[in-house]
Amino acid sequence: MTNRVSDSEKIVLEILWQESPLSSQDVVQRLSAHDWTEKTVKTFLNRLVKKDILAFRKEGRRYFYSPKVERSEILSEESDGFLKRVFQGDMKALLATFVENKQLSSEELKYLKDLLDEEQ
Amino acid sequence: MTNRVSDSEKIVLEILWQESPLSSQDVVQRLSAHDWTEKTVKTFLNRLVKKDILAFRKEGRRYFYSPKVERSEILSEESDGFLKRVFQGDMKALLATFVENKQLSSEELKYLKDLLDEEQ
DNA sequence: TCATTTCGATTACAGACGTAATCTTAAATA
DNA sequence: TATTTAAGATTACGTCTGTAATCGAAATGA
Repeated sequence: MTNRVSDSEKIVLEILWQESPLSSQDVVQRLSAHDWTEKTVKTFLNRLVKKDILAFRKEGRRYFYSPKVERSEILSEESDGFLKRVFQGDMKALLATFVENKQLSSEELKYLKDLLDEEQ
Repeated sequence: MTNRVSDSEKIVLEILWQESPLSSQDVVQRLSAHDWTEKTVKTFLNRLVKKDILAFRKEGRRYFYSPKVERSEILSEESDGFLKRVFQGDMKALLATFVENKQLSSEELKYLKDLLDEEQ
């Protein structure tokens, strides 16, 4: 039921899913590609803490942040929301749109077929 | 490039994709399940016109609205955005999440397999 | 013709979000 | 110890969204 994560926040979270705990500095540094100022990144860290998505441990005056939720959990939630919002829960329509639109590579096709076979 | 459509606006649009042109009254009536006031629905119609997603034809003082964009176009755009935003464009990850998480019915599985076969 | 109804247009307003700048205070340094 | 720095906290502010209420004009009814 937790409050959800915005797009920008998710980009920050992504960093911490890759590696944590990290100081805000670390996160800022790993996000240097996005041209956000340090202030902006810190705002997102702060909001994620408020939303109870990140935990932190103090060390001196620095905070070291770690995710409190699994990446897969967020992805599932988002996927579910997307399916409902955009496709009214019509899974076949969603899959068709992705498959038809995205020109899957043959590798992706094979991967997906295997996945489906496993699903029995 | 067109300006994007919010979730609520999409619900309204959905009605007009099913049938158009429709007067605002018609739309309101078809949305009676959502407990929006007439005012709210009209706000969405108005915003959709401003965003150049809906066209209208005047008849007396009534407007009759029609979509200016195809449903499939919006769905593709949204799907594409979702893939990029949430899965960083990783199609395999996206499909895996949907397939693993959503417990596809055997019908859906078959549908998807056929779809994949067509993709050659 | 004058009042009332009923359109669409305009305005409202709070919360989320993107994007920071400023404030406070504790730590580091001179 | 006094000063400077730097971390997080707080505040800012415009846009978008959800959710309407009000306004102005045109149509309709009395």
